Amino acid sequence: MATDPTPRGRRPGDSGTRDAILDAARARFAGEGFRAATVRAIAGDAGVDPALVMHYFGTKQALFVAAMEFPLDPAQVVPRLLGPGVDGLGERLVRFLLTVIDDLGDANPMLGLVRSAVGHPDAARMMREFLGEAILDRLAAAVSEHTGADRPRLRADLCASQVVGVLVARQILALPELAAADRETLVAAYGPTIQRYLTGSLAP
Amino acid sequence: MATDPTPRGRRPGDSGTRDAILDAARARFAGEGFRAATVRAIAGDAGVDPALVMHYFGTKQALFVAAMEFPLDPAQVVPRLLGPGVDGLGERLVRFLLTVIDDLGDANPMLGLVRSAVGHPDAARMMREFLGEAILDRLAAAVSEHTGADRPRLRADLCASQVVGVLVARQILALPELAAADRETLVAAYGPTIQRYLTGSLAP
DNA sequence: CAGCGATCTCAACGCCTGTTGAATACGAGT
DNA sequence: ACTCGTATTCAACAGGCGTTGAGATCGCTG
Repeated sequence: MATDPTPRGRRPGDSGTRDAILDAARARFAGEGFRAATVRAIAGDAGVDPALVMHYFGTKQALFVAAMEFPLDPAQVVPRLLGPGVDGLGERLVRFLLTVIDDLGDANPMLGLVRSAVGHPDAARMMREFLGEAILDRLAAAVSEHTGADRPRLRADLCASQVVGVLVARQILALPELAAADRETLVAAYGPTIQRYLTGSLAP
Repeated sequence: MATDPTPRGRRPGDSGTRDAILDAARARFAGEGFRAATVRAIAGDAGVDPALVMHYFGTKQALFVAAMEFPLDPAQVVPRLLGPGVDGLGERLVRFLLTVIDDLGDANPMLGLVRSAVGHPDAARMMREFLGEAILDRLAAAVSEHTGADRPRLRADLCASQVVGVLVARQILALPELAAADRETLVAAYGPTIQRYLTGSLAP
């Protein structure tokens, strides 16, 4: 009747352990950021020894990079949002973002990146480069081609600042009326802001 | 010729040690957030033994609270911004914020709070409560009194989301064109956004 | 000048961290 | 059936953390 200490070797069958670790890592990084999320906690969530995490990913850093891989390809998303033209682009972008936030829930890589970037320079650089090359430059180029607006990259940066602000104020700080507002209310509030940043006049 | 190990007891004269510790703490918390900023590093910056920090403040938490005390009284700032009336309020608010950011530099409690709120629920609650009671409720009440606009607190939350976004995107992520833009460019870009959030129409 | 309280350092504690190396168990290929 | 690579755990490491208690030195008050 001895409670057997979990046996040492391999498990029978196809255990999706690697994916379990990745899921747990995504959730922990998104919920606590790089520093506060411990390898031990992630391993615990995945029902696994910490050493197994290192066996699969080598270091905590590498696990972070693997877990934060973005589930959507910006090279497809940006053109799709711009498909119907530049009219209503702001609202489409905001609605898309809010939908993605709701769908991803706990394991949102955007949250993981923001939470980690703050207080971890490497993650900040990682996020700045990903945001910049994959999204903002693309968005800037596309919009400037459609409208010939001036300072396209500044416009994209302005959008990013509002998007990051929504993420932090709503998902992390949980400002009450912002967290409670339903999606279309926020689309109506933020849509015109983004639209103006992208295509409106920035002079006083 | 023995290099004397720093003597143990009290130093002669009026050593502003307590303030040195507070300054170092502000800078470290603002630069790295609560978790990553260590008591040992703060003590090192202040040229002091870590135990002295505990002697003055008891715990790291208490040191954080003491260091993040806001150097400006919102009860004075909000009325001053609203003094000239509600016209141009957005631009005044943005200009004021950017000036404060520049003035505070390294030791900005706002940065410390944001960096800590992310990844430390206690700090998030602290910031939500301070922001809410001291600033947003006040701002909401004042604007709604001037204009009778609907949903005043949601409007204030929208402003907060853009302000936090500027802080994160510009000061932490350092998005290139945003970090490089001069103050009046940003006033022209963000001013109308804040103005609309506060006094404009939020319906589509 | 005696004593007291404030200021300051030292050395150590217990804990948690990422990471490592060895040991074991299984599945697949020959 | 043997072997090899992969999956998995265990036990331990070195280092960093916040915090503690004891001791040393100074300034102020009587």
